[in-house]
Amino acid sequence: MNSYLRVRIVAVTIKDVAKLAGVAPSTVSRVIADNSRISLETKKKVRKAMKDLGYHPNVNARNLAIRSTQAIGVVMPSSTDKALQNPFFPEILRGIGSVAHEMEYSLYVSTGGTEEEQFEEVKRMVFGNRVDGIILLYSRANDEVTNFLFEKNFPFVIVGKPYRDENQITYVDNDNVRASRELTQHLIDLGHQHIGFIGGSTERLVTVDRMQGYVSALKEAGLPDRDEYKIQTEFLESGGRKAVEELFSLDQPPTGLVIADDLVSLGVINMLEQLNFSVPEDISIASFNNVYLSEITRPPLTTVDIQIYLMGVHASKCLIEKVKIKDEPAKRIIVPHYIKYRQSTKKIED
Amino acid sequence: MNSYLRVRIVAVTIKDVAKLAGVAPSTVSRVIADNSRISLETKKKVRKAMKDLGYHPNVNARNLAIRSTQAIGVVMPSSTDKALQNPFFPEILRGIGSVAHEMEYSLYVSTGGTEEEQFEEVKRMVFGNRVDGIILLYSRANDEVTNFLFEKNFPFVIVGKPYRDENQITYVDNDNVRASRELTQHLIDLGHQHIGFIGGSTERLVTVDRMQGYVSALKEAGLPDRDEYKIQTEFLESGGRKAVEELFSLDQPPTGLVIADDLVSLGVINMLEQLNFSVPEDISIASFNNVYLSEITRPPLTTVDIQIYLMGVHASKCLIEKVKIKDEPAKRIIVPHYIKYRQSTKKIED
DNA sequence: AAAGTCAGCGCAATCGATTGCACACAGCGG
DNA sequence: CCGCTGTGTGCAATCGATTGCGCTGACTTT
Repeated sequence: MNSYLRVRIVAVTIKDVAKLAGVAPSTVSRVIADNSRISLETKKKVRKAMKDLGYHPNVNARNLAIRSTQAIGVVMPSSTDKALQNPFFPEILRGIGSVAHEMEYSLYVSTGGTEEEQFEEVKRMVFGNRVDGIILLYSRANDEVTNFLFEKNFPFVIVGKPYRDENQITYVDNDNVRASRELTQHLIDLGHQHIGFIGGSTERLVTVDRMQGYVSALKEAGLPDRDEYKIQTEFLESGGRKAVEELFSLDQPPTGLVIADDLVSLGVINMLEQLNFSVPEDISIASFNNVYLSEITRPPLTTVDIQIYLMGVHASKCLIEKVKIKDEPAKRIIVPHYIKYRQSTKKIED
Repeated sequence: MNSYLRVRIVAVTIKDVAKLAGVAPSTVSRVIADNSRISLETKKKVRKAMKDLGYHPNVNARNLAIRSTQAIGVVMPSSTDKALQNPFFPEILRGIGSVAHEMEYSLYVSTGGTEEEQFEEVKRMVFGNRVDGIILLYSRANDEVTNFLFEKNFPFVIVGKPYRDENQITYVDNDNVRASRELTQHLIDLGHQHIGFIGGSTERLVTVDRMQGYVSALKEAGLPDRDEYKIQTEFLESGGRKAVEELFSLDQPPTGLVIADDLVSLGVINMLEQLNFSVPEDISIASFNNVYLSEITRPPLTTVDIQIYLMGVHASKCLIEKVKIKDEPAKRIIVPHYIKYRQSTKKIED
């Protein structure tokens, strides 16, 4: 096939449609908007013309005129670490995308490199009028982007918990404290008395919540809250490995572990195996997210299903509402979680 | 903080800048474009005005005028299955995004639900003038989207191999045939004589290539190419499970397995364990992608590193080139792979 | 000194929509 | 038969940029 034969895209504008239909461009525009002032007859005529010409409105022109874009921005966390490889992201994107698509919005994503680049991208989105609103897929302390959006009063929603002005920022989150408490409680119910916690950086608010839930479950059960049982590590880079090794060379190593992310669990299980512990025989592990792989790994993980897809759906809906109604009050959506019991946890034998 | 105190975004336009700088809007525009016809002095004056006013060009207006958008569309595969949870996607997005960001392009992603919705989204992107070019993150046979883009002569690149007109479509791929041959060869070198293959649907071209490489390695080594050693399954849904069970109830079950995706390997390893086979003692497994988790799983996987990030980078670069130079000839970029030897493969003991 | 050159900038059309307002025409009551 | 109300459309300004072309004035050239 000769490439010269391929059709060049030639713009068919509202004027062409108008001409063919024998009306004014403004009428065509009103037909597109399904304005009630246009007679049904005219509408039909115009619609036929649009179809015949294969007309598609030019979004740029449209957006310029109405000073909006039908697009929402999605900001991923800074990709300096491996965190981005977490299936959490495609999954939540899918949720966001499904609603967006339904409402005829498009997705603008920023995969930001460093935090600065991220900030730049956000500014480009906002100032350049590229998006109507923004969804933040992370929540970290003292986040510049949050500050910026908040101060500019630009519509945005956070997936996770905002680090400030909780009441004035719309966000979608799980009840991580409770989820973590329940998960820890589950281990306690299984007879575990020595339970450790592995989470990411305390900069990330989700870590804080999950740690808090863990601690509160221990307290409720009258178990000691030992600092040496808590590890903070981002995805088990070398430091994390050492921390785990230390944890298990304590005089009383834990028999149960609450871990803030399924992916980290994988790594921990692997490490433990090398240290000659096996899961769940020697040690029980419970974590968070319930992504697809938690189900197919060995052993399948007991984990909190936080309904990632649903979080995306809500975030998307909230944002679009906020965009449409400028004064929509801030909302807090707590997506229910449930524990998926699998084989990584086990009754302790004594 | 009272929300009324927060600053409303008020557009500062090119005219405002012009007024402040005491020049015409056209001059400001030329300063933005760094046009050589404007004196350095004027440029400085204008730039100062821009800074003072906090000016950011309105992309919609700009795009309307120059009939372009500084955005590229990314189309994910249809999300009807779990495939989207593959870390492959965030990773390649990261690659694409890094170049895009550098070149000041934005990313428009479509997470398409069904294939139809996907197609719709693409049409919206193209006809609505939302993007300058499109990257397809999949390659399936008889793909409507590919046909559409090809016929419209709209700039696009495929990650993977196009199902048609290979010479006229720019694509970024690995040499999957060779990679698979090498991987299979590795198992053969380790003494394996009975090697199975597990891949996804043959609709996906990558499966076809990897299967072909596997077969050719067998032939080269003078080993039989047995149909009952080949399984096609999408991410181990129930059918896949049965297939694997059958595979291992053959009179001569394989001692080695080439698997088209690390994530599938995980599932297979888990299944095998339930069937009382252990990896790599009883059976060696080698697969593809080398995502982060292949390194932390147990056992760590011998896998082909296909350099996902790099593929994204190339795809992005190629597309942007193509967008800038309409007649850029089609290119084929083969990203080198290398085998990452880990513990899921092992010399056979006899 | 007249004419030509060119650097530096502005005018105004243009991109493809939206929308407030004006206008035409029909049907109606008085 | 005259004005009035309303319905259905069109005119033209507007959104915020880009860009071809033309104008001005300083500097060369002959």
